[in-house]
Amino acid sequence: MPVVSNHHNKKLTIHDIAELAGVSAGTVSRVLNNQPGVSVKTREHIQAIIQQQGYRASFFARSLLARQSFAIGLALSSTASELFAGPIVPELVGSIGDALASEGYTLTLITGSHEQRNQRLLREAAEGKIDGVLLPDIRIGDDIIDKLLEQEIPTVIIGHRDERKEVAWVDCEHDCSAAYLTRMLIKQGHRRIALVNGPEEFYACHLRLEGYRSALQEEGLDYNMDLVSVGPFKADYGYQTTQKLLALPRVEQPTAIVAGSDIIAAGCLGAVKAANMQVPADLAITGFDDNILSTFTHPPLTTVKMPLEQMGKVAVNMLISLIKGEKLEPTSLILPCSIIVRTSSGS
Amino acid sequence: MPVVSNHHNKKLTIHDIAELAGVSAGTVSRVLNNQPGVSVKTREHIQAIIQQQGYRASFFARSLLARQSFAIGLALSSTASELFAGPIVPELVGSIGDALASEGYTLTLITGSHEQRNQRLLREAAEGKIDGVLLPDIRIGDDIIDKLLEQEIPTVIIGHRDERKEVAWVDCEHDCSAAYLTRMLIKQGHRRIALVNGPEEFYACHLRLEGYRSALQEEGLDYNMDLVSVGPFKADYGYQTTQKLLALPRVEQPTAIVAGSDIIAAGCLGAVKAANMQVPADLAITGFDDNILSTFTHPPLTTVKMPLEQMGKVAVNMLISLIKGEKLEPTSLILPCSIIVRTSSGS
DNA sequence: CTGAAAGCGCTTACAG
DNA sequence: CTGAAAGCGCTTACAG
Repeated sequence: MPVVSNHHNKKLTIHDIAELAGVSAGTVSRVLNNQPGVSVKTREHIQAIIQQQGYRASFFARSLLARQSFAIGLALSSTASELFAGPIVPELVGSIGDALASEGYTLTLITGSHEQRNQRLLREAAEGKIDGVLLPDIRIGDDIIDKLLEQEIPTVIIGHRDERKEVAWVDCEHDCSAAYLTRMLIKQGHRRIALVNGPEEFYACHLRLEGYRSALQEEGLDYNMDLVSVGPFKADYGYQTTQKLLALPRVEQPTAIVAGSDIIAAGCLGAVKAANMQVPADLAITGFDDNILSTFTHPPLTTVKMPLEQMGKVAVNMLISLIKGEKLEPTSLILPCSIIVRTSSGS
Repeated sequence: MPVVSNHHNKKLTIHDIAELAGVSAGTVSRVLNNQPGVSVKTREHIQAIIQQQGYRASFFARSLLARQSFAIGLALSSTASELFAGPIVPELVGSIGDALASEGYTLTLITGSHEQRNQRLLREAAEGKIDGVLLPDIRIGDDIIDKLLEQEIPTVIIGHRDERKEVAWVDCEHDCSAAYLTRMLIKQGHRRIALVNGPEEFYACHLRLEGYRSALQEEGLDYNMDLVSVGPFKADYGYQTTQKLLALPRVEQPTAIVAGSDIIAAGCLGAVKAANMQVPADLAITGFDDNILSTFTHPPLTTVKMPLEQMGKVAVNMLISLIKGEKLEPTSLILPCSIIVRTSSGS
């Protein structure tokens, strides 16, 4: 017969409470879970003891029975901090954290290189450590989605789109926003507008290109490949690309630039200044992201603010529905961005 | 006799594997944990089946026995995203996530208002969901530290200091950095240097004030309270404070400003520009944080880069030692910052 | 080298 | 209304 003696240990168990209250563990459990079938007197007595002892039921023991972790994984490849330089990740994570907490879920951050991150994600899901996955950092061709789908792990993608009906995602109007900016510039009289776009591996950049093209077409302007470039979300790239554009023969030079991000736009700004030209008089520039720096550049950047907070909330709601086994309808959502007009775009 | 039939269910258990392999669960467990006492042949047979079935031991069942979660909580009050506007949180979280992952630990993000965050932290610890806590967001007088101490939950503070020997923390040289900047300005000939400091509730800001004062004293300059102010990490505050400073009688006006952050410094910059004065010719300015925006202001900001990545790593190592019950020696660490000299500070 | 059994800390039918 | 017992999916002495 094993000697049970928990009296001097720190971690209390339900049996310790039961013993202190002079009842069975089952009764304590019912009180713990606010279940009926316990007399008011017993309930209050047990509650007092729980309170006094500061007892909390072991999460793991509960999860073992519930077969749920009430945790969701947020995957971020370490290059994400670079990618999302600026307020994007903090804002998104904050919103997701709040939404999750209010539903009683916990946020597990899964970071690492692309490979590591995918491996960890799959493992944590297989071990039952996470009930679902949020993917705010997907690039075109990433096979993690297929693997997650295959294992039937509830997943919601943020800021990326997928053709398949069974893939849930929430994104914002990259295309409309880029089209809006382009159209705005055209209406101001610009005829040669360059697009200094972000990396090809982001769907968002494709959409921005699409928006740019559709605005040109709408307004009867030709699409000129020489005015479109693709590169990283870095100031250097913006700087160098702008230098190249300014080296074109006068008649081919753009009079406006739609940049793929505020950081890129800040680089463009620097190149214009270095060429002793003025923004927006000689070259109008727009950014993307509403990065904190966009208010501090000279001139301040006209830019696009994505509805990050809302995207986070919506993604969480979708994911929790999925986890609960509810049918998602619709399986995807596109939210509007805000255009923030400052002086860099001229008037 | 209960009918055990897991054949058509998704989640495999160790018993399913045992049955498939024609062995007992104990033997499968030994293989799973790379324990000796299993013949090579049996081991390989079982491994093949585990592989083929894609079986993973339930994390919760294991944790229940191990009495460890292998997760640590990172507490962030939602105002943190505001506070750490810029690269601080992402960089710190990235570094912490990587360090943790390489030790086999998982990162749980605990967000919410100050109250909520503290409550959640204590609860998750009491439930055994987290083995330790990382606090990168502590203000002076926060009682969460005492509560964590009381519950004997392993804790490491980042970017804040505590007098008590039993509290573990890692911070950087806020004082030395502020002193360095102040001294540098004095050596350039400045005699009236203002300190536009951050909020009082941050220990870091106290330290920066101390550094500023000690540099003045060292160089034989008087400390003038009228040149020192305290306020939020916001551009507006920098702007307005600078306006006030510029409204002082000519002989009392500062010729240099040490700002509490890059955002504040950017505001100062704006006010100087609005007064039709030049930086650094009329007023030299320094920032703090090496925020991305510091390269894009005009002129670019001289600033201080904190060793965030290293701080994150060190904090993780300390915490894991604490969790393992090792004696921490020393219990605190102060790492050096880098001074990044750009043009805003003059020469 | 292998298996049967007890136990981790809970919850939940099932009796009474 | 309450308790005894079985079970969640593992691990770990203890036998053999």
